[in-house]
Amino acid sequence: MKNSNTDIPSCTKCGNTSGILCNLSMKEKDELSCGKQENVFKKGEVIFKEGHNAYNLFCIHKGKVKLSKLGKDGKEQIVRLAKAGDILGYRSLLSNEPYHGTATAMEETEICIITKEVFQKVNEDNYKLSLNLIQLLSKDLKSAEQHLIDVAQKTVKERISEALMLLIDSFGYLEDKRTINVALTRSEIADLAGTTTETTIRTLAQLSTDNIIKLEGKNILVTNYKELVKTSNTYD
Amino acid sequence: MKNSNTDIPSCTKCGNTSGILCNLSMKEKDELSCGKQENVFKKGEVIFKEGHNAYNLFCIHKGKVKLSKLGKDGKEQIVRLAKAGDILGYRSLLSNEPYHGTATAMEETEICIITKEVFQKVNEDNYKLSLNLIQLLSKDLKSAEQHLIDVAQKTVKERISEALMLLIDSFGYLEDKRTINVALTRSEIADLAGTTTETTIRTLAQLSTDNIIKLEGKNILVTNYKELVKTSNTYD
DNA sequence: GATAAAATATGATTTAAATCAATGTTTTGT
DNA sequence: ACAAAACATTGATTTAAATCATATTTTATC
Repeated sequence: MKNSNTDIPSCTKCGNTSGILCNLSMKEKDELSCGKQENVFKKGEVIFKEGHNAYNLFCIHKGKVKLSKLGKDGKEQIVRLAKAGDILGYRSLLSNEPYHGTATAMEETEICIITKEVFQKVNEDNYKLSLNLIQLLSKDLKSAEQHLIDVAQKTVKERISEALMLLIDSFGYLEDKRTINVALTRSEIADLAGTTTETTIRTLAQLSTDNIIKLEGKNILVTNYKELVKTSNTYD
Repeated sequence: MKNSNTDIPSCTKCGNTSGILCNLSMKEKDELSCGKQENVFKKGEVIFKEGHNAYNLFCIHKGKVKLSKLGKDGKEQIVRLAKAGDILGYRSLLSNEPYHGTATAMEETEICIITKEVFQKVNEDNYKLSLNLIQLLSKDLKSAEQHLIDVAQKTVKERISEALMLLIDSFGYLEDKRTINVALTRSEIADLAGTTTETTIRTLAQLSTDNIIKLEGKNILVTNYKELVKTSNTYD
């Protein structure tokens, strides 16, 4: 983690538009900015760790982050993906609990670190923000429950297809509109879909044979999105 | 559903102490009570249905409720259990979304039905309540994520053991301190653990052979809780 | 209290996916 | 540029749990 002069601007001048903090007033953004730290995490670096005490709110300015939890004999399960504008750690801050998962940078990622006190202050004074947080949690809970059912009931092929859809949903495509804009290892895709590396490789190969995707190293090109959705057996 | 004169009291006189609404001031409880409906649901009756528009908050006065979602080819997955004092449907109300799951009475259950408007009003005026809701959601999300990892990584025996622990945690024991205070069918236990009825039956039989539980019809007696925890492979 | 319906139980078989094993291919750091 | 490490691939084998099939017991209903 590099804690140096980055070119991350103050919250009032942040270019991100999609995050939950983006709707705050200038005054509130100013409050948040006050004393915030800006840090750059390299690919693979851990931002915070499951079980550790929570003192900060993390707001992604640029980059990609995975949130994972450890399961049986250390097997990792990716529970959420986050991108620019998304905030991390707020659950633990508001509930006074240790971090629920481990956040790891998936590529060079710029993050603003806001103290618990500042965040709580802003939250207390803004019912709208609380409501947005509730809605965010609600959304996360919904997708966690969906994910749960998927893992419990779907086949690996369906789950891998859905994992790819989640990646597209979270990070979109490159300029060519077909290459998924994130490079995961096969093992990470496995951690997302809740299966093993070998099975993931075989299943991706199968999806490739079915002409649904095209594999170019770590890049995955989606050549038939409609069929991918069908294969994932998703209806909503 | 019987919508008749029940003996459910006004919120100000509600005897429950564990729920999120119990900490409200008398004035707020009075507001909630205003215009609330009291209903009795018989065992098996549906309180609200997944996908339907959400107009009400449900507060359990007495009884037991399961929340489930439908998965592939109609297989049910129980995502949460609720008891006296617990509220249902608040997520959908606050996010303006359809109900995320289906709530079904597991036994004769008395429920207070509060309108969206009344609930929102009380919520808006009370930061403490918002915070409590956030913490509740946070807790639910945490357990959903844990459940997800369990289903993805644990064996059926571990999951069934954990399901029993969840039942104990949610509903406790009968007076004898060993009989789990809820009667589920084997198929419902399967829906909770994410497996099939046959496998559940076999696994329960095995736990019985291991002298961890004792089966008496639908009643399940826990004779060795420590070993049950061990078998569930849970560490928190 | 008879009869249907639902729930429980048990055995046999199949199957999807994990595991084990070995090898080839990229990345990464020095 | 090179070695070491990390990652990807493919094949063979095992296994946990689902599925299928059928019988028995319990529970509800007329």
